[in-house]
Amino acid sequence: MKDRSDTEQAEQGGQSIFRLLEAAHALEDRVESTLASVELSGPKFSVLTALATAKEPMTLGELAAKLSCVKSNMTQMVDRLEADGLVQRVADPADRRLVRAEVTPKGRERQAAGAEVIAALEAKFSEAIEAEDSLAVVRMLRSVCSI
Amino acid sequence: MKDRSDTEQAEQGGQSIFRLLEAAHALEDRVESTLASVELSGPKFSVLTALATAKEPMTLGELAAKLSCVKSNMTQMVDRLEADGLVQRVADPADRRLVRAEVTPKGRERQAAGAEVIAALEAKFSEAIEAEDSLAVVRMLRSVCSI
DNA sequence: GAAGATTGAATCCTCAATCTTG
DNA sequence: CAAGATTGAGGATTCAATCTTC
Repeated sequence: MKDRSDTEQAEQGGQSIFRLLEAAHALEDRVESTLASVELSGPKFSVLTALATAKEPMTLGELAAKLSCVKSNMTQMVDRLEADGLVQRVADPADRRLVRAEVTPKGRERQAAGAEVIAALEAKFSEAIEAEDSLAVVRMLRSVCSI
Repeated sequence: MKDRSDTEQAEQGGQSIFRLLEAAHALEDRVESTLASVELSGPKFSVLTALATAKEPMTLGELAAKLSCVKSNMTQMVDRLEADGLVQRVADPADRRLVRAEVTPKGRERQAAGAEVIAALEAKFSEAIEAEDSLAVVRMLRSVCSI
């Protein structure tokens, strides 16, 4: 009948926003630990996936835009990926301001391994949640963006 | 009929996990910017709230446990809160290993201001989302924890 | 000057190692 | 030796300032 203690209710105010955020963090942790099994972090997997599915090496600015982060973040992210040997910076001959990131063969393998474990998690996830509940979440997402 | 482009579908795989995480991040950003109006960050507000609702100054270890993070995180968090003048470290006379954090009057005011703007956001949020959708999210949270 | 990338400093977080006190 | 806190190092992120190239 009561899953959360009375003290918890009193202290956190039972606010749905924070409950939601807490749930999301739990899911995120799950994704992180899943990817850790193939020596990847969530953000690194995202970058690798963007790069692996793009036909041409992408500009750091394009990557930042695609992943909704600031450019300086991508500079450092690519530094780390390059240190891992998963990505390589290539200069653009046409416009020397541009720096493109190219997936290395090792990076491509790593991304594929990540995609595999994530697909498995996704399958378990879809199985566990009710179909209608999934739709509810999509509706909520829209609400959040509009308030 | 299509909200997300075909390229997006292809590249991100339309995975519900990532859609969910994306939604959560949007909500989190909203919380952050709301708290920023009273010069607070999400994590700082959480610590201040824990401290303000506790009767006695809490140990850093207790705080870390309550907020589900590692102890070293709390050491640094309290460093920053102390620098802001919102919290003060107090020594425990009984056990000298313990360091307790005490909310200052300024910290208490700040927390109250944060609680106010968050309550307003919470109200808008509850209004915007369908009641059933909220329940769906809670069910999903349980699922996530069990997979 | 404006666009692209980088650097430096800050927050928030983790882990492993260390100090201090019990 | 246990327990509590801290320190040091690093990942991921932001912002403001800077450098290079157009």
